[in-house]
Amino acid sequence: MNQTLDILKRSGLSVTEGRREILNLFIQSEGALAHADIESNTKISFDRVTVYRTLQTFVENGIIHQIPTTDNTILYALCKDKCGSGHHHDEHVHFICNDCEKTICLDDVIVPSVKFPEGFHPLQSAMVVKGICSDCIKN
Amino acid sequence: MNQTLDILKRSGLSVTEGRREILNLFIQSEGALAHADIESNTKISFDRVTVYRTLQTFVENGIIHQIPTTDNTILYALCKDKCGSGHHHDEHVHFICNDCEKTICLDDVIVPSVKFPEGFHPLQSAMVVKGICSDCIKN
DNA sequence: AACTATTTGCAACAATATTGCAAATATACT
DNA sequence: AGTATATTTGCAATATTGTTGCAAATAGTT
Repeated sequence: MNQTLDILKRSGLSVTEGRREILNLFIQSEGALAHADIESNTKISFDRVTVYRTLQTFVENGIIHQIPTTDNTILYALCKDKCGSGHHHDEHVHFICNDCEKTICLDDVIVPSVKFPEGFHPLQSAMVVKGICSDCIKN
Repeated sequence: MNQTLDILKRSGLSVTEGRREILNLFIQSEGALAHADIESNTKISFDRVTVYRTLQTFVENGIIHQIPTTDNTILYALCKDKCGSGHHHDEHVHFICNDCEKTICLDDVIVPSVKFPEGFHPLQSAMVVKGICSDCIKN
């Protein structure tokens, strides 16, 4: 069984063409994707609304996760197998390359824990780092 | 001389009513503010465009800094004195309370450095943590 | 007080996001 | 396989958010 189908079935989602194609896009893509990236992808020509709803469904089912940005977009990236419905475990560092502008999940770089002031109880952490990625540093 | 005026003058900005009021709002506010927070503030009734431009000017002059979010908004918070024009030094952790929904700059909690894979050259880091803040934990 | 540079507000526009509802499609069942 | 049921999709309308040009208003300067 192919990976896309597998992921959808495991989440108990009905398998539709839109979900298959959008999920495929994530699997094939190296970096994170914004809503606009998906919409402008020529292979896919679904309604904007469908894309919004599909992304939302995927987030809710732990298939993709959101990456915070400061430019009024949300980036989405595939979760690794540990994420389940409603329980994200994306405590890895996200790297945004200033050069190629890709956003890469550094799955092996775990967000370090920090010491908080008295009374603060952390639940989830996100870390986003800007810089030059390993591909662009070569040029 | 009052603090608001002082900050504006030090940045070489002309002192207008809009800038004074918006800057005041940041000084008086505990947490970070979104554009919508400022616009919906009853005391302030400037044009949307003015608010956008004022925020942009403040960011460019190191008066406020942006905080990344995953909900299609940008949050803004006052910079501490170390920030200068074009040179932000906001490597502190931002805390978003799930309860009161305030975003708080933990100025004393510095974003820890992490070890990156070969070839990745980090330049700026941001860390956003969700949880329960010290005010809400009491209730 | 008058001049100059900057800032503001308006208007128009562009891009992004959300909702209700009918038609289309997927899954479950026989 | 064919049918019933539940889910998903696309369309239309609408709301929200962000941008640009330009004339009027305002701040800083002499």
